[in-house]
Amino acid sequence: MDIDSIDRKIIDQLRMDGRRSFAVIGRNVGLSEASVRARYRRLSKAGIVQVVGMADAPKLGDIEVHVAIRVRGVTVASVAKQLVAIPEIKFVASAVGAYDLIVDLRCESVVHLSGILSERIRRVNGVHVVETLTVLEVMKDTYLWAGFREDSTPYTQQVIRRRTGAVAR
Amino acid sequence: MDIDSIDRKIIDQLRMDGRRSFAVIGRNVGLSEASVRARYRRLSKAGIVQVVGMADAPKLGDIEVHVAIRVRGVTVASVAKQLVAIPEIKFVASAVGAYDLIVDLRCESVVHLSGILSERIRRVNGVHVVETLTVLEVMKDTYLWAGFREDSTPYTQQVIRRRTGAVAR
DNA sequence: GGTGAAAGGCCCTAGAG
DNA sequence: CTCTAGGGCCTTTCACC
Repeated sequence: MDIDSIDRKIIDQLRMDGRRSFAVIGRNVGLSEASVRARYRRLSKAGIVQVVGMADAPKLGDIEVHVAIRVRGVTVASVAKQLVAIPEIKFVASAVGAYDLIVDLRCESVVHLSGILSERIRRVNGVHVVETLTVLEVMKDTYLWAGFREDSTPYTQQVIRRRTGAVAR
Repeated sequence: MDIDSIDRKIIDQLRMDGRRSFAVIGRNVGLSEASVRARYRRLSKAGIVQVVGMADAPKLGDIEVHVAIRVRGVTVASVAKQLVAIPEIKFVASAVGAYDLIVDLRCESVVHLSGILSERIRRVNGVHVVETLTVLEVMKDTYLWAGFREDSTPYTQQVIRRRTGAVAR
């Protein structure tokens, strides 16, 4: 699937603010609202972007754990497939490095966490080493920064535009 | 800051679909649209939720790296403070486990990645051990699942409501 | 904290280039 | 893939509880 520079601009806008309207995004990237929506649908269906609400687990009283797993004897994909099915696991990716799989999970309590680790993850055939890091405090969790590309149209501009009714371009 | 069960329901709705309208969320949680918006603003300003577009790095041709860092000689907070300032780093959290800090970063190329690792992260005073995992393929990255709470009003219901014009409740 | 009303903007589909 | 047009829904702000 091809992703052009306009697609990337749309993604950047959504990284900065997932609720920004397609009309505003269209103005910022120089496309009509309908086209932005069509592109978003395409990107969304392809699994390239998704707009989600992200919650700070510790602030909510939840427990977030980042797990690194080393696989032995079976394929990484077969282990991943079983982990994906566990609802508390929100992120699964294969990796190169000291471990083969990166898994993030979120749950209600240490009891719940313990159960998932010992009764679900460690029991998956092929899971050899499990390294667990429990999140204490999130210092930064942001997609606000658009990458190496410039944010030529900051959010404030959107607000000004609305207040004054002025229309650029 | 207090977070009640309605706040959690609102967060759950946004986890499932970050672009869901406040009007629909209000219907689903049994509150007026204005109230949902007010609660969202409060949660958002407190840094408890943020709605963002998430992009699949490998599919975009970007490189995503998950890093675990062990700190020695200085406080974890002082190291975190310096890492937070690096724009390519999108996630920083303190942790308990074999490492003290969890850092996720995203960049354009291996050259770019290498520069950040060797010239920025490793040069931070107190950074002792750096364990790097490069994401190959994302198998799951979802906040679709609302947690241990039930999703009593699936997205399809929203669609049906719109198509038929019927209004529940 | 919560609601409801009015004005304006946005969302979404359809149809055509 | 892009745009325009339109009806309906949503957002925003306000005054008020």
